[in-house]
Amino acid sequence: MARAKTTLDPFNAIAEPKRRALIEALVGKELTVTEIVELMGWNQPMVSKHLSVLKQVGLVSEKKEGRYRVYKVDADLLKIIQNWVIQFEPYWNNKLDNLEAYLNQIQAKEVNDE
Amino acid sequence: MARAKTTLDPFNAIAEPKRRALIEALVGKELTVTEIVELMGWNQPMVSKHLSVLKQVGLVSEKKEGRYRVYKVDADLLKIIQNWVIQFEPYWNNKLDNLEAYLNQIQAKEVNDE
DNA sequence: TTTACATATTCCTATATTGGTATATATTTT
DNA sequence: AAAATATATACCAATATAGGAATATGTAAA
Repeated sequence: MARAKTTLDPFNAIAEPKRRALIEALVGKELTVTEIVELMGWNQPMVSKHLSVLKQVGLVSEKKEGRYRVYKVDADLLKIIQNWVIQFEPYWNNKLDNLEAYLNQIQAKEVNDE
Repeated sequence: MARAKTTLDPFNAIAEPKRRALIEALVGKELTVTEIVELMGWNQPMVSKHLSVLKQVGLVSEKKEGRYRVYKVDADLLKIIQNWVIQFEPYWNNKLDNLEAYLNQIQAKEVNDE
């Protein structure tokens, strides 16, 4: 046997950097696909496909408006992630208090990669 | 171009259900590979390989002890996930307060899948 | 110094996944 | 009705997986 299908749960949905970027860009707003295309600088099918994954998972929802589709983030599902991660809080050492530096590093790398 | 390498960041490391299970099983403990094999009921290379990914990411560390390798969880990196997710907390609606039910469902499904 | 044990690694296969291009499907405007 | 616009989908290529089996490597015990 081989890999199992993955993307259709919240953990995998946010594992993709572009999908995280989409969520960041879209949260608290309502944007059409074209607006997202312009904002992100990605091609249209790429945007539609990632949105489709996010929609299937439930992290995003869509509203038809004429020939437009207006997308928005449904952030609630992120509670599932939060819920999983937070159970390990008792085990966090404060050793990694250069976390700030680490995070910046990560972010810099992600920006370069795309 | 095609896919980019994924597993080597915390988001992708925990996207794999087996790796989440490993972290859950191993947190706050120190276990050898064989103990993990018995505990999880997976074959030994599978355990070693998933541990290897977690180790490369930094979510797990290992200590040689004779012919054994003792593994433990380094939970700090999970702060990165927490840090990302928590920025969306202001957007959580309490609409999804059947989250408990949802979570149980997810968990039941995961157990079945493996 | 063999033999047994613990673990990692290599090799292979099947499949999922991202990305790109071209095309189909609405819907609106002219 | 035709053209234009907005979006989704189908198709294709490249590659990264996860999983399994066999093997290599390292260490201890006999």
